[in-house]
Order: sequence, then structure tokens, then C-alpha cells
Amino acid sequence: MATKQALKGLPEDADLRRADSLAREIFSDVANKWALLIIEALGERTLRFSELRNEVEGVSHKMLTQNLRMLERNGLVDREVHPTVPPRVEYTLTEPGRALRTAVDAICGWTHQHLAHIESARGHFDA
Amino acid sequence: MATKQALKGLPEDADLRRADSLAREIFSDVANKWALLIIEALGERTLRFSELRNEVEGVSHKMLTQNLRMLERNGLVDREVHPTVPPRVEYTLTEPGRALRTAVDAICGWTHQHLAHIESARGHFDA
DNA sequence: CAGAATCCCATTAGATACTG
DNA sequence: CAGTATCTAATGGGATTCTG
Repeated sequence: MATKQALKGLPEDADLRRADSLAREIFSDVANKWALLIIEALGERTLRFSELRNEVEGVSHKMLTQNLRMLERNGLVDREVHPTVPPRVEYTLTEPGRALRTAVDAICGWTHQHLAHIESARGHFDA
Repeated sequence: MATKQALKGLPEDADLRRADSLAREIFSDVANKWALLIIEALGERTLRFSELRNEVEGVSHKMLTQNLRMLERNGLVDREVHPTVPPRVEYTLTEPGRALRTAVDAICGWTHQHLAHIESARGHFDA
């Protein structure tokens, strides 16, 4: 421990930087359109892959799988496979996922609240 | 008004669909990494272009300009140009911008709160 | 039905150079 | 300093095909 200090600063500094870069990585994962829309669509419900595909308008098969894998990897959604035929796979938000969802809800709410303001701002800007 | 109803449904339906697609458009604009990081960086402060570039780690000159224009267009940031030489341009969140910022803060807070959980989820998933 | 893999085109974003 | 324009490399994302 003490050996590093002279050359590289306190160990805690390194830990903080590591935590920051991790936080940033997670933020980048999560702060994208499809991920947030999927989280919003799931809400408190459990949905199958095909149901999610219907709920999240405009998402492609590929983007849905990719983002679901990423969310699963980060522990935001739980993926339950029922080994039936045909297969049935269900997705549910985990506790951290639901916690994040409240923030996403806030963004959605914000969007609808400011529709008028934004529309007029656009009109003004585009002129 | 009444003429459309038979063929296209109630006018309110059309209005609702329009509002929804607008909301979706705004959401897509805003729900991206750089836009959210810029909003978070601005916070309550007023920052110059070059200061923002330093605050938002890793953002390129181009991405910063593009996103600032987009945020300005949507009325989330105010852009003030001081016609001096060299030029000085300052960016500030508008009221709607600040409102959205609280939601972004929530996401940032969430990220840091769940660092450990996510890191372990990743470890588990990657195995 | 869920999803992995491939192909391929469109968009994105970085680097660089130029302007007021 | 702030911003635009251009070029290019990389990535994203859709369509399609194939498997359990």
C-alpha cells in the first residue's frame, strides 16, 4: 500500500478514479434511448420478449436483444427462461431496475409537461 | 371538424398521436449520453464553450456543438454570445432545462448508489 | 418463440483544416 | 475562442437466415 503513495498518490485516489470510470461506463450503458424505453415499458410488469417488442414502438429485434442483454448484465432486469416448447422468456425489472425506473418516469413526465414550451422553442429557433 | 370524424376518427385522436410522436422525438433527443452529461455539467452554473469541454470529460468539439445546438433548439439551454474579440459564448440551463436536470441528477445518484450491485452482477453474468 | 449470426448500408463521430 | 465544413474510419442498426 504505502509503496505506491510516493509515485502514484494515495490508493484511495486510484479507487475513486476507478469508481468514477465505472460510474461513467454504467451511465453510458443506461443513458440511451432504447434502454430507457425498455425500462419504462417494463415498469412493474413482467413481459415476454415478443410483448416487449410490441410495447417499445419501433425497436428492432436486434436492438431489443442487445439492450436486454446489457440490462441483464448490469443487473437491472431479470431474465427467466421457461424451458417449454415453444420457449417462453420473461423479463422483469430487478430492485435496482425499478429504482432507476422512477428517474426515467421523471424524464417522461418532464417531456409531456414541456411539450408546448419545446414546440414553441423549436419554432423560434428554426426561424 | 366533423367531416374528418367518419373517415379518420375523432380529431382529438390525431392530436394525441401527434403529441405522442413529438414526445417521443424529444425523448430521443434528450435521452442520449452527451446531452445528459452536458445538462448535468451545467447544473446551476453558466459555462463557456471551452469550460464545458473540460467539464464533460471525453466529449469532442463536434459532439459538444451538436448537442448544444440541439438543446438550444429545444429550449433547454440559453446561449448568450458576447460580441467581443476573442468571442465569448456562455451557456446556461433554462427553467425547463433545470427541471430536467433534477431527473438527470437522480440517474447520476442511482448510478453511484448501485455501483457495487452492478459490478457484482457483471461479474456473475460474465462468468 | 427467442435469439445468435451474418451481411450490408446508413449514420455517427473523430480528426483536421478553415473562418470571423 | 467559438464555430463550420469536410473527409474518413468506425459503429450502429435493419433485414435475413438459421437453430433449439
